[in-house]
Amino acid sequence: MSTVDRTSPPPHATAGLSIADAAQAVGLSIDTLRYYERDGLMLRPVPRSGGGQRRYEDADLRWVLLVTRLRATGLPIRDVRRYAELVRAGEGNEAERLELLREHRRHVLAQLAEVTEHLGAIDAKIGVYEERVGAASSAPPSSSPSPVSAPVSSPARG
Amino acid sequence: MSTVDRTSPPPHATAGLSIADAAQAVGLSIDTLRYYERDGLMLRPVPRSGGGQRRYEDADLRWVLLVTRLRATGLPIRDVRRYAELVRAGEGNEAERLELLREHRRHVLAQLAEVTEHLGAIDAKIGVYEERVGAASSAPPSSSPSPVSAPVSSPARG
DNA sequence: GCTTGACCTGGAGCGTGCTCCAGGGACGAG
DNA sequence: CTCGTCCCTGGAGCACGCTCCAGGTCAAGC
Repeated sequence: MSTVDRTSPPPHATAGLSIADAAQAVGLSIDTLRYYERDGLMLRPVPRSGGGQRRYEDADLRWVLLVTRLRATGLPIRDVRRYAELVRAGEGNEAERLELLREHRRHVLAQLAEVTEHLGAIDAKIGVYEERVGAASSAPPSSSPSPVSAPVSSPARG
Repeated sequence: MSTVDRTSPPPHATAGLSIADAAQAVGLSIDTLRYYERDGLMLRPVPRSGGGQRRYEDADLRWVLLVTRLRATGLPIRDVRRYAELVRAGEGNEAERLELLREHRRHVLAQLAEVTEHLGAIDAKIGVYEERVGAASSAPPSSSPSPVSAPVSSPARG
């Protein structure tokens, strides 16, 4: 990020964001942005200034944002790379891209369901402690988003 | 696991499960069970046979199941250990245990919300591809559990 | 033109959570 | 008692996803 705090990019024809500004914009570290590029996660080499410094353009930023969504939902780096390769390869492999995304979607949904179920059990435990402790110290009596009441066999006095 | 496939444990007074049977029962690997014990995640040293082999009893198995729930929802090993320490310390620190669980619950809920939001965006992308490809190859038109429609700025033609 | 802060590359390092291995003892059916 | 398994310990190794570093270049305000 340039030292001078320019909240908005230069008013004239913008040549793209520096890596620091891009990092700020997408919520990743500078190192991570470089790492993604090195590791083949980008759609194209990020454009450079005359002197070789990165200048992220809108398309690059939008792509990085998609990558962060995929990563944030647990898609491994290698699969993101695979997806990037497909997109890079151009039209004709849409079915393959679709299948990759659908597969990921299945995983995410399964993960959400599993976590929600476990959370239900943990909530039950919280309920027990709330009753045992008199304190309503913070937070209202717990209840999960979808309380998926699982058989909560109380675990060994814990 | 004993070689002889005994689907149910010996009918007589059971002295606890071997580590292989315990692993099977809780869905973890043998190595992971040993690792958990070494790393201080257990409530007590797992009971041993005369010759020093582990014999998991009900209390141990129930505790391991709680640990798996905490791990499956993303609680780091170090925090599970902290929780185990509290329980081991005995009565009097229930408020602290409660706070630990509540804190974890907050994290899990935040995580669920974030993942769900990102999934909404990914779903939108899937929708685009489904339209672009003629194929309804598998799965009905996508839609998330809570479709939390986030502003889906389409990312750089991907 | 100088200075100062930002950026570059290649490569090493690290935290997390297991997973594997060698060398040796325990168990139980026959 | 003897096999064939299973289990033990201590410690090394590994996959993943960054994160940090050194040594050097670039950029822009004065």
